[in-house]
Amino acid sequence: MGARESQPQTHAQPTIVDVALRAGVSVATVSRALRDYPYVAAATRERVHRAASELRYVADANAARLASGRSHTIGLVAPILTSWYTSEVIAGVEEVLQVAQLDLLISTGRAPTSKSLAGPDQAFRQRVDGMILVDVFWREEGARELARMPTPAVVVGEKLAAITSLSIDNQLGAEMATRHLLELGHRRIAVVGELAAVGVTDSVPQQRSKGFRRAMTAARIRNDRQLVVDGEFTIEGGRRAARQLLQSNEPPTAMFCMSDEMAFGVLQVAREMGISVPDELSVIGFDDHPAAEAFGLSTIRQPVRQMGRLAARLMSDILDGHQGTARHHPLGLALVERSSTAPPAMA
Amino acid sequence: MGARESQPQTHAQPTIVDVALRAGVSVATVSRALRDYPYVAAATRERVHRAASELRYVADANAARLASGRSHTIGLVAPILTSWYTSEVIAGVEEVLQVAQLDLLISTGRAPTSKSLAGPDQAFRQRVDGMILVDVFWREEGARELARMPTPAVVVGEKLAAITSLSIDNQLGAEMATRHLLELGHRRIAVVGELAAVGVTDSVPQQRSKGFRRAMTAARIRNDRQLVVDGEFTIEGGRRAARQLLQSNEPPTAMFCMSDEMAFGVLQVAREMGISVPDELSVIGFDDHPAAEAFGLSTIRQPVRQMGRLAARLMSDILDGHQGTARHHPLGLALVERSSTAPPAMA
DNA sequence: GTCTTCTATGCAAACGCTTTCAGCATGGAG
DNA sequence: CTCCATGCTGAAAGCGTTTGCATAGAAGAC
Repeated sequence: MGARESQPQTHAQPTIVDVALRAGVSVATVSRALRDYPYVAAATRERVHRAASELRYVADANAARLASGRSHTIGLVAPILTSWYTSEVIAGVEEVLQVAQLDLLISTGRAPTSKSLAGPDQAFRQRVDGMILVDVFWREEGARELARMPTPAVVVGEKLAAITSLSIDNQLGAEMATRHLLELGHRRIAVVGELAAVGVTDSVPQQRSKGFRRAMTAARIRNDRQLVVDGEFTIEGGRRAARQLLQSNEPPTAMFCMSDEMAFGVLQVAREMGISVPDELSVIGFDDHPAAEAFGLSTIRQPVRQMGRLAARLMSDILDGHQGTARHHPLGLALVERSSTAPPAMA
Repeated sequence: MGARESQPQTHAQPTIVDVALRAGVSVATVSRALRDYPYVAAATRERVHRAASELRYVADANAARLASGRSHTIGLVAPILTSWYTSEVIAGVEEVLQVAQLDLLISTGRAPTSKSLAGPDQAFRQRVDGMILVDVFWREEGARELARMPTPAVVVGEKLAAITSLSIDNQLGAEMATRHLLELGHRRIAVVGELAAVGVTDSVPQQRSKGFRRAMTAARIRNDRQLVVDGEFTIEGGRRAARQLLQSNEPPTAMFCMSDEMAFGVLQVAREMGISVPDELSVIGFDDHPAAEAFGLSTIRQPVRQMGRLAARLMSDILDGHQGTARHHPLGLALVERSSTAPPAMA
C-alpha cells in the first residue's frame, strides 16, 4: 500500500527519482538540469528546478562522487591545527572554497612515518579532489613523489619546484628584521629560534637563521654562539630564552625572535625583570600575530590569510583544468615598526 | 591483452575485486574480513588481510558510505574558524577523532538564514554521521528542531535540554571575575562586552552580563550605564572601549572584559596612556587565552580544548549507540590571578 | 544414520548518482 | 520529398561497497 504516491511524509531524504517523478522526466534529465548542463530545454530545466526545491532535494554527495569520481571536496593537512598560523590559513582557504562551492576536509598530518614520507594516507586522498598541505616539510625529493600521485596538491610554506607551492621568503624576512635592528644602531643582537630545526636543510628556522647571519655578516659582526638560543617557537620557550639571555653577564641590547609568540614570552620576562623595552632592550618578532599590536611589538608581517586564499584559488584552478605547470608563488613581507624597537641605550 | 591478469601496474587504485581475486575469495568475504566481522574463518581472514596490504588496498570511503549509510566522518560547524576559541576546540576534537578513526569535515556556519535557522545545510549533513556545532546559537526552540533531524548533533557553548550539549557556566564565570575585583576593594568597575548581543536572551554576552550585575548587586553597587561599553569581542574593540572609559571624567578603577582579547586591547591603551596596571587600573579577562600569561592578565580560565575532546567523545558514543538521552554537560571554571589586578589606589 | 544447528562462504541486490548511447522530433538543405 | 544535422530526452550500464539471503559442509543431538 501507498507506493510513492503520497508525498514523502517520511523523514527519508528525497532521491533523484523522487524529483524525476515529480517533474515528469527521467533521472538523467534531472541530473543534467540540476547541474546546468547543456541540452536541456529551458522549460524542462525550470520544471526540474522547481520540483527539486519543493522537495528540498539535494544530491547525495557520496553517490555523486562514486559515479563521477569527483568529490567537490578539497583536503587540508597540517601538523597542528591550533596554531594561529594554521587557523588563519584555514580561514583564508574556507573563504574562497565557499564561493567555489567546494567542501573542506581537514586532517592533522598524522605521524609522517619515517619511511617513505607516506604523506596523507590513501584513505584521505580518496575522499578529496585535491589537497592543500600546510607546513608539512617536503623538500624537492618529497615534492616529486607528491607530484606523481593522482591527487593534485598545493604546498604552502615551502618553496618547491616540482609542485605548485607558495611561501614567503623567510631568509629575506629575517634579514629585514635584523637590518632594522642594525640600522637602529644595535650590534649585540640575539636570535631566538629553534635549535633542533636549524640544522635541517631549508627548514624555516634554518632559512631565517641564514637571513639573520647574512645581515650580521654584512654589518661585519662576528657570530656569537652565546647569542643564539632556543625558543621552540612557543611563548613558554620565548620566556626561557629571554631568561637565559638576560641573566647572562653580557646581555644583548636587541633580540630577533623568529616568531611573535616567542617574542611575547620575551616581552613578558623583560617586564617581570624590570627591563624596559625598548629603552634597555629592543625586540622584533616575525608574523604579525593578531596580538602583536597589543604588545606594541615590531615585527615582520606575513600575509597568512592571503596565503590561504591563494592556495585555495590555485587548487581551484587546478581542478578546473587551468592549471598551467607547477610553479612557486612568492608572497610579500613588510616591516611593521611599533614600540618594541629603538636605538640602544648609550653604552 | 592483459585483462586483470598482470598485476595492476596502472596507477588506478585497487578495488575490492582485486583483493578478492588475489585472496581467492568473494568480495563479500573480503568486505567482512577486512572489517573484522564474525563468520570468517581465521585462516581466510588472514589471507585477505595479506592480499589487501600487498595491494595497498583501502576501501573507497564514498562507495562504503553509499552502501552502508555510514561515512565515518563527523562534521564540525562554527561561525568563524580563525578564533583562538574555535581552533582550540577543533584541536581537541581532532585529538579524539583520530583515535576513534573518524574523519573531520569542517564548515563555517554559512549565513544562518534568518528564516527557520536552516542550520547546517543538507548537503553537509549528508556527508557526515554526526555534527558538532560550536558557538552557533540555537536556543531551546532551535535545539528541538535540531534534535528532530536524522543526523545526531552535539552543541558546544550553550546549555540545551533538547540536545546533547556542553558549556561552561558563563554567568558564574562573570560573577567570579567581578567578585575578584570587588574583593580587592574596587567599587567603580566597568564591563566591556558586546552591546548588540546583550539584549539577546541567553546569549553568552547576556549571561556574562547577568553574572556581573549579580555580583555588583550583591555588593550593593548601583548600575552605572556609563560603565558598560562595547568591545565587540575583538582586540580593536577593546582598545576603543578603553579609550572611551579612560578618557571619561570619572574613569573606573577596574574593568571586567568579557574576553581576553578585549582585555589585550585595554592593556595596550592603558600602557600607551601611561596608566599603570594594576596600580591605577585593574583588568580582568575571560578565557585564559594562550597569550594571557604573557600579558600578565588575570582571567577566568575555561577549558576549551577539553570541551573539544568531550564533544568528540560524546559524538563518538552516540554513534556507537551508547548514547543515553540528551543531556547537558557543564565544565568547570577557574580564576587565574596574575599581575593585572590589585587593590585600587587610595582614593 | 537422519535431522538439526552452526559456521563459513558466495550471489546478487541495493545504495543514489553520472554518463554513454541510442532514439525521436524538428527543421533546414538539397 | 528525402536526408542530415541539431536539440532534447530516456534507458541502462556502471561506480565500489555492504548486506540479506541462500547454500554447503561440519558438527551435534537423537
